[in-house]
Amino acid sequence: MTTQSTTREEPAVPRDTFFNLPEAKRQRIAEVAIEAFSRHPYEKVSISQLVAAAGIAKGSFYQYFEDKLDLFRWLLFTEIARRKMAYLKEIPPLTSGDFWAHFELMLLAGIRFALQHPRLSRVGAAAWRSSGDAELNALHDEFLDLAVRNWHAILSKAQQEGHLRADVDLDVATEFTLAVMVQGLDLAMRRKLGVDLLEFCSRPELAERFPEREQRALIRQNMDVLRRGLGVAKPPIATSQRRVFDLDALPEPPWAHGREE
Amino acid sequence: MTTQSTTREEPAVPRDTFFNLPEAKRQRIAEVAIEAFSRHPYEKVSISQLVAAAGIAKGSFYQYFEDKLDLFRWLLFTEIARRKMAYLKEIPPLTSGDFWAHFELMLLAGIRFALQHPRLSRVGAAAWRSSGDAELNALHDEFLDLAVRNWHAILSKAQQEGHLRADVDLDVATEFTLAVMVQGLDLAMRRKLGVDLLEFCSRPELAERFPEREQRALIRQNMDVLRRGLGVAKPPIATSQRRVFDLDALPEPPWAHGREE
DNA sequence: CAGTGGTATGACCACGCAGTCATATGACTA
DNA sequence: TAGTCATATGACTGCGTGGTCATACCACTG
Repeated sequence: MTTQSTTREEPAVPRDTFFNLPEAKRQRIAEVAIEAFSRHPYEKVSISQLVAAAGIAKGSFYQYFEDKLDLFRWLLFTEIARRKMAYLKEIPPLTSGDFWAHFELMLLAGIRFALQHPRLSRVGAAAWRSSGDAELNALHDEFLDLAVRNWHAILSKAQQEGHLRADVDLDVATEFTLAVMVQGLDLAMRRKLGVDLLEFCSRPELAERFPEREQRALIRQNMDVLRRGLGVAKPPIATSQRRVFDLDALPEPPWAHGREE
Repeated sequence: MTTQSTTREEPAVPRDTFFNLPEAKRQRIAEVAIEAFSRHPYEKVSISQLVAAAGIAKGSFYQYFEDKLDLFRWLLFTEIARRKMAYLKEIPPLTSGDFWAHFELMLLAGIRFALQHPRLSRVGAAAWRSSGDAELNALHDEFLDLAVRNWHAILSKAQQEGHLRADVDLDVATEFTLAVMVQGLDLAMRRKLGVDLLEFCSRPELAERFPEREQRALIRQNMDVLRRGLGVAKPPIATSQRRVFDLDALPEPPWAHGREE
């Protein structure tokens, strides 16, 4: 009830005691939490089970975090977002060339991240889907608005630079593409892997059923539709020219050895 | 535990005792359940509260239903799907004319249904989003597969009849359009109404913020993108010709007086 | 050595839950 | 009237939960 985290109120809400913890212990808690939230939906993760798995006392948990949402928010925005951003930042920014090819690249990297880090992705997925707990939903709203605003800005720039038809409404285009990225690819993963994400996360060997060649084909097909639907009508760029940057040049981040840390 | 519903095993799983109930009582239970499931996510709906609200004894509930999922499945597939189907069936089938205009019409009717029956829609939304309970997720999978198969069939026919580009993969097209219908419109509703669906359901007066004129514009814009992206390249049909059937001719189903029954 | 303050602990509490079951009800039959 | 049977009831059990708090611990200071 009583908030006594005096310093660092803004970005990460866990109490100072948590950040004073030895690195190993903090990491163990994070690991257990990621495992829990990737295996069960937010509502079903119980603090009692969590502290038991982490090997800390119930009371200690409440000395580190306000409550479950506090832990989850930290996990989501600090731990997971940080790692994914680090991953995606390896993609060089779009300077010249085809906006849509760059888009394609980002999506491919996103899929690659999801397949290499299914647990992180699963936890992150909770931020995309509205669900259950009212307070969690506030976090979801916050997250969604952020995603929409960011993507809107990117598309706005693309439109100004002539990559996007001038006669499409930017809001509509934003929602349209976001939907394809989030829901469309989810459905495709479902079709390719035959299971939903949660199931997939506990059986990462399934990833081999979705080789990168097929990922590329899938993305390409979706992008072609988007390009025709949203892009300006100009002669399609030859495939050889389209690949501005080869994804295979993207180095594995240090924390990603094999499949998941 | 023990399943003793001997007859009617297939479509509706509630026990015979439930169907032997006087119509009024059964309706009251359905009403209370719809209210509950529209206001709270599946996991948060407790049988204890439900029976209290319905004015029946806890034991009676278990004489009617196997468990919460049993009730929910009946609600979803029998009550809600039936009502929505009845609503959409008023749209004449596509005989001739533009496939995309017909698609547009269906979407518009879908939005109209959602705005007129927010509670039903909210309950139905639970079937679209995977969430929480493992058994509920099985139902979700079932529902999603059904939707995908149905829509795939529709698009397949459209492709054969030349409404769809021959070079788009039907699976991709299915996922693409479904994503736009489900997620894209959800994001748009969010933008238009400023709240998520759950919040919206408890404040139906918000519907006035989203007049039908804007609905039409929104659908039209999304359809234009789809048409360009997926449709065959032929000269756009004049707007006057496009409207094969006027949605305003769609009669209100008897159970829909004003906003919700 | 004693004292101090931040941290760790887990027994403990009150709660709401799903599901049970002995008993009550009441309509219908013989 | 007595008997039968489908249905109605709600007190009850057992459980896991979120959260608390008195106590224990321990590194450090004086």
